Parts: sequence; structure tokens; C-alpha cells
Amino acid sequence: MERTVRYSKKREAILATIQGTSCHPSAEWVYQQLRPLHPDLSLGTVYRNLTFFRERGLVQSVGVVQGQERFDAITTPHSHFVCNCCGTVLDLPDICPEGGLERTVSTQYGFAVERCELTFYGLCPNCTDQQNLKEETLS
Amino acid sequence: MERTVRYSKKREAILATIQGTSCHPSAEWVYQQLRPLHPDLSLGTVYRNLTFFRERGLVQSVGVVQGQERFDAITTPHSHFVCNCCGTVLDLPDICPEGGLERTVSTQYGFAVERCELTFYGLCPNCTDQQNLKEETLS
DNA sequence: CTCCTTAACAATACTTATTCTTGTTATGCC
DNA sequence: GGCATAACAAGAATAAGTATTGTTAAGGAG
Repeated sequence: MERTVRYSKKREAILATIQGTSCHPSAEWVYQQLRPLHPDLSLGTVYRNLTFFRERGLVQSVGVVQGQERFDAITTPHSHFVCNCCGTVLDLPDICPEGGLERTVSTQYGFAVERCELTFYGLCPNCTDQQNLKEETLS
Repeated sequence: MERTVRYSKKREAILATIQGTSCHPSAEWVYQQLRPLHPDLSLGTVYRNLTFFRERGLVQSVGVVQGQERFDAITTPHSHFVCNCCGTVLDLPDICPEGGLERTVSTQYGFAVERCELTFYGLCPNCTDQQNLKEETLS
């Protein structure tokens, strides 16, 4: 009794939306994007399909940012930067020799490392500027 | 295991064609009528469906005229005139008390008459004129 | 023989039944 | 309180079954 996967326009639209953006969206963001074209879309369907895609490796989780899980359609290993102020998530390609780190952990501790997630948190340049402005006006 | 009847555009078109004319057409005539709109229609399909309609009482046969069977979508009892020259078939409504004839046969001979076909053969006015013209020019 | 009609059979198309997907609502959880 | 999952009926896509068609060949009447 193998479960067969069926085509649906909404599933396709959800996947296309996350694949067509680089903003590492949340379920809610995908939902709001699709509502104009799919007025009868349900938020539950977005959640279900994101889980569905993750299980099949079409999408990966970037983690929870400000209470919302964020997703990424690029599933090759790469690092992320998360701004704690505005919630922006950015890719950090080639920022760090991840393979090298994995190898280090593997050889030094004898662990079999399957995957390595490397995420930096902090303030993006934009939010840093605004923070400085606020401090200047206060002083 | 009852045979279910299915819808098909061609069957519908064939029925509409015969119902939309008063010329008592042959299979070939119906076929030629439909070819522009249904280029992939097959003559076999026309024959099959005419038989199909006759079996269900949607159509009745007027008999064979000049080698071709002719059909009629009017299934209430009425008489016909067939021109042996041009092949035209015409309805003759109320020309003759058919019910009366049936009753006569039924009562005089004890037959159970189910149906009565009354068809006249001869020359239509048009062909009669042309026949006369030809004779005049010859004499 | 020729032409009209039917038969045979594979390919196509319609319908039904199955069950996957969705919307809605309620529930869990941090 | 807000994000995420669970439950279940309603809706929709697929698969299986079989009716319909196209094609070709064969039958039959004139």
C-alpha cells in the first residue's frame, strides 16, 4: 500500500513561491503572498505542504526566527545570518569552510557528522545604523 | 451486468443532425454533414449510432431508397412519399387513416398489428416536369 | 463486380470508485 | 496569545473498468 502523491495547483503554487524568493519565508508569508491568486487557500494547507516538502528534501528549515519557522528552498549546505531586530535572514555562501569544520569534529572526536548548520545571529547593517541614530538623538 | 450508456460528442452530433433535418437522410449524408466540424468522424460510427438510435426508438427507418437506408427522427406514425427519380423522401401527414387500416386488418384477420408502414413511391412534381420537358424536346 | 452495411479489434475516451488533498475547526504547546 | 499540528468532512485528482470510436476487413444485396 504505497501512498501515491497527487498533483494540486495549490501545492505547486506553494513550492513555486518559496522557490521564487530569497527571503527565507515563514508559512504566514507564503500564505499572504498566495492569497490574491488563491483566495480560498488555507493556512493549514501551507503548513502541511511545507512539512511535506521538508520530508522530501525540497525545502529545509532555517530555524525559528521571532517565533516563526523560516524555510529555504536551497537545500545545499550553506550558512545563514539572522537579524534579531528586523528578522531578515540572509545566505552566507562560502563564508566558512563548513566541510573543514565537519572534518575536524569527525577526526578529533570520532563522531560521524552528517550535516552541519551554521547560523549567525545579530544586527544587519540597516538595523545597526538605526540603533546608532537612536543613541545619538538620545545623547 | 447492465450495460451503461455513455455520453459522447459525436453521438450527440449525429442525433442532432438527423433531428435537425427533414430530408430523411442516409448514413452517408449525415457523415458528410458532420465532417467539417468533426474531421476525425468515421462512417462506421455513424452507422453504429443510427442502429443504436433505432434500437432505442429515437429514430426509425424509412426503408432503402436507391440502395441507401434512410432514417427519420420523427417516430410518430405517418406516411411517406419517395421519389424514384431524385430520391427525395417527404412526409405525408394525415394523408390516410392508418389507425383505421390497422384496425381493419386486426378485426378481419385476427392479427395483432403492432405497427403499420405506409409508403408511396413515384415521381415528385419536380421530376414529373422534367420528364415532360424531355419528352417534348424528343417529339 | 460495386457499393452499402456490418464485424473485429486495438486505441481512445468516459465514468466510477478510490483515496489523496484541502478547508475548517479544535487542540496542543511554547 | 500566537504559532503549529490534529481531526474530520468536503472536494479533487488518479486509476481501473468498460463503453465508444477509428480502422480495416469481410459480408451481402443488387
